[in-house]
Amino acid sequence: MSRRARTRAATIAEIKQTALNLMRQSGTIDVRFTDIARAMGMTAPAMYRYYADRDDLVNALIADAFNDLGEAIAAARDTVPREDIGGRWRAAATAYRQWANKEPQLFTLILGLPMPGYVAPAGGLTSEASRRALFQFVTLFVDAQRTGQLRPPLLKDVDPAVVQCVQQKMAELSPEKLPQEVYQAMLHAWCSLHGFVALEAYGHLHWMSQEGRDALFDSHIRTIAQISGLPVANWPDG
Amino acid sequence: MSRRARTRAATIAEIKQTALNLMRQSGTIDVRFTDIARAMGMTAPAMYRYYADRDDLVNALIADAFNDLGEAIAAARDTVPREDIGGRWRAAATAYRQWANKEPQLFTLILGLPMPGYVAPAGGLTSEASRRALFQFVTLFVDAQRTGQLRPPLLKDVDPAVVQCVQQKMAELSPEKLPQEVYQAMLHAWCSLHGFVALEAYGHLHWMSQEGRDALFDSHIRTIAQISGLPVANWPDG
DNA sequence: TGTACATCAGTGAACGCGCGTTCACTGATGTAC
DNA sequence: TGTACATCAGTGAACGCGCGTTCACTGATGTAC
Repeated sequence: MSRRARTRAATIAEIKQTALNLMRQSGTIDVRFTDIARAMGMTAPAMYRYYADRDDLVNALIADAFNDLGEAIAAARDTVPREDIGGRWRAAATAYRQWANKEPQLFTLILGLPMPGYVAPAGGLTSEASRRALFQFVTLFVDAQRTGQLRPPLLKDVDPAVVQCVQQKMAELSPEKLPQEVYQAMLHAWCSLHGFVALEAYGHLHWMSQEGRDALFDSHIRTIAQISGLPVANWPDG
Repeated sequence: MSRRARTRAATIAEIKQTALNLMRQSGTIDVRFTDIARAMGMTAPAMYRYYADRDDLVNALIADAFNDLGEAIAAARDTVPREDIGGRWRAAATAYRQWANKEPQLFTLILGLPMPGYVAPAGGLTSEASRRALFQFVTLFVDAQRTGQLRPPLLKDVDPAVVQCVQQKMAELSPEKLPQEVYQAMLHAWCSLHGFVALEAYGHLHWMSQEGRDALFDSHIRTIAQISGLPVANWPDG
């Protein structure tokens, strides 16, 4: 990697980092070339050496956010031994929650109302990143299945349409096969988790104390584990 | 009500309606005085006869949105007879879902990342409206309790901090008392429901077919009812 | 019922501002021979 | 190693645009007597 390429990569990193900082401190999802440039001690036109467009930068931020979230989940999950599926679920869910609380703007950027100008780039970069991020949870269920720790989920009405959709999506990532109900249970789990996390990250649960929210989260993910068939045996009592 | 007051009220209604239409067709949460005025065949300064500020209008829209959502939930719920608690839950949850799908911008306005400039007005108008909206679900549980249809929820770890927070919030709206676990179960129910609804409204479940999403929703709210102690007996099999 | 006055809705011009983006340019960094 | 050229980062000036908001005003609608 040439020297020029290195400084160029560093500048790109700095631009993105500056953009994130501005988002955080403004509390918005908007990001202005002129503000970024000013914060970096540069002029706005210089941005065009690195991004074709303002949208181009936003797309890059979105792709990065998905990668970051995915890595955060995977890293947290993998600090818990492979046998302790319940602990891995807990760790992954907590990472999801913490990431959203730390980066509510990014969270809304990738999992909120999509920006009007935004279209997933042709190469599928973003959708690829998003899949890797969210299907970190899937490997949990696959592991549980593999180690024989997956109980049948508490579902009475498994719908073939749902199963087929998820199965197809999953096939693109892993050849693993799971029992029918599990495909649906994973979606219930993600939706339920996401609801708590989104509401909290946007401050809509802040009429509760921090302790209350922590306890609620603990109970929430425990309940989710129960109904979706994940083991909750060696769970620390909160 | 004088003639002037009537036309004034009509204009205010038209402004808000126009603002909503612009949001819908732009897909954004932004709303510009100049666009509203243009769409109404007026000039921008005329807006200042009705709203002190652009923020003033946004606040009005937020308050209206909460009222609208609350009314939609209550109306749907009350089309089902009082005895059929499970059916009432289903109707209310479906109303929540449909409202979000029809008005994703409004949904994000009231339950997404709060706008930076926004502060709940001093009179507490918005928070009052938001309470009325979301606590439409609470009355479900109160009714279930009153008619003896409320089973104990599937919760093993009820946290006093959570219970106290919710109990206090509820006391402001109704003097009714519920079993400890129920307070917590209501939050689980809302969070889980919200997760599905938000993800779908923002298009993040659109890799599934409409039928798949419908089936998943049905199963989702049924599962929620099960774990939170609401009866699911006479439930139409989806 | 008519008249004099007050209130209100809406206009048009203007101000100040900041944005995205283009363009011709300078100076530094890399490359070929 | 040095020289000639190409590439690239960044600047400063400028364009066009649209926004929120203010202000003095006109004309219509309501009110008091």
